[in-house]
Order: sequence, then structure tokens, then C-alpha cells
Amino acid sequence: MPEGPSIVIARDQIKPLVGETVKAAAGRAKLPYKELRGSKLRDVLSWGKHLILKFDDLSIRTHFLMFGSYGLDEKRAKRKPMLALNLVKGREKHVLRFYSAAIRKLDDAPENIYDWSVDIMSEEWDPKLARRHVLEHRDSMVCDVLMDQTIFSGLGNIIKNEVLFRLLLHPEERVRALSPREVTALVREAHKYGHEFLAWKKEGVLKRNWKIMRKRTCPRCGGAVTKRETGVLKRLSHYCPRCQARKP
DNA sequence: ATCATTGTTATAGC
DNA sequence: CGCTATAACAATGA
Repeated sequence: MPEGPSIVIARDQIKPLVGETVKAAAGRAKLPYKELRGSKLRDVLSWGKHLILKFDDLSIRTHFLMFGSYGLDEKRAKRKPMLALNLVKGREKHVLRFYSAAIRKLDDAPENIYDWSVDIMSEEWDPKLARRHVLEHRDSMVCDVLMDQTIFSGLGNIIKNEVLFRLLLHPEERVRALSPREVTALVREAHKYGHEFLAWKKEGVLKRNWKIMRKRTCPRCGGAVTKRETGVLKRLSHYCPRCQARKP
């Protein structure tokens, strides 16, 4: 659920509810429920791993973190939701629930808060800007730069590992060791893999397409895949130490 | 059953 | 102040 492409799927699934009015709102999240009731849903947006519900005079944002999920028109709640919304318009009725998500009211209109040019899943994605941002972190490891949500908003650990494998880059390679072409390729593949992830996830074949993520052997050389935490973020990396050898 | 994991944030500590 | 370490949170499937 949590990486950017999954949020795009959620956004598209929830978008048909735009125009409906909140009839009931409740949950464990700290939200202005009173204000939510009676509000009309005006838009559903995604920015990276954030899902944004825009109402008349307020907007809220959900982040699914590692284990969050949502349900639209479920027969019954899976458990106590962080937020449950009943929406109606004429005869249309929908129930939207969010589980174990970090949900907050936005202090301003979404357009004034979010910059979609850094969202790898957005049409406004700006590869040149990303390239510049990457080069501002010459001393950082590529694994950390890819996970930086201010540069590659929406990019998560799966995309990170798969992109590094495609480029045959070691997760702990420093940005300064990359050639200009490699930086360009890094940015291009981050975007490209995000969209392939989206297509595969829709078809239910995402895992089948993993080349290195949670694999034991390298599909390229047949050698053992290394699995360890890397970078200052200490996130799990899967990589082939032979094909993705560090530069000399 | 136990372990690992698609993530972020607050707080403590140096 | 700035950086890093740690905990906290939570659900699911291998």
C-alpha cells in the first residue's frame, strides 16, 4: 500500500465520490469531525505517499506509513478505523475507512502546501529539478537520496532497490561517484519504475516483476543477493554485490 | 508462531 | 543548533 503508485490507485478509486457530502465522520484520528460533517468533497489528490481529501473549507491528508490501508464500501469495518466517512449524494451512498494511517488536517489549501514537481507520479514531475536536487547531495549515498521524499516524493523501498539493480549501482555508492549519465539515468528510472509499478500493481503482478527485491539469487549472474540495512536511513537493501559492485 | 517489513515522526542525547 | 539514535506506532503474510 504505502508507495506512491499505490496511493495513485487509491486516489483514482476514491475520486468518483467527489461531489458527495459527509453525512457522518468519526474515528481515532485527531480531526475536526464537527467541521467535516456537512462538508462537500471537492477533490481527491495524491502527492507522493500522501492522499489528500479536499473539502470546502478544509482538507485532510492521510499517510499510510508502513501498514496502513483503506476500504471503500466494505461490508463491515476490518477493525477500529482511524477515520470513517459516510458520504452521500442523492441516492448515492459510500463509506470510506482508513486504517492505521497518520491523518491530519491541512493548515492551508493543498495547492499552497504541495509541490507536485517533485512527485514521481505526477504529470508535473520535473526530472531536471530532481537532477539538480540529487547533485546537491554529493556526499550522500544513492540509497538515501532515492528515499528522500523532498526529491523523489512517492519513492519507497521497493522502487529504490529495483532502480538500483537496473542501473547496476551499489546502494552505498556516493552521488559524487556517479557519472553525469548515471545521475540522469537514476532520475529517469525512478520515474519510469514508479509508473511500471503502477501498471503491475493494477494487474496484480507487481511481485512477479521484482528482480532483486526479496530475491535470494541475482537474476543476472546467479550469485547470492546481499540483504542489509544501508545509508543513514538504515533501510533494507537487496543487491547483488557482484553486478552492483561499488566503483573502484 | 515468530519474524520481517512497501514509513514517518517525536524526543532524547551528544 | 544540528545531527543521530531510538522508540513508538501498527498489520500482515511468509
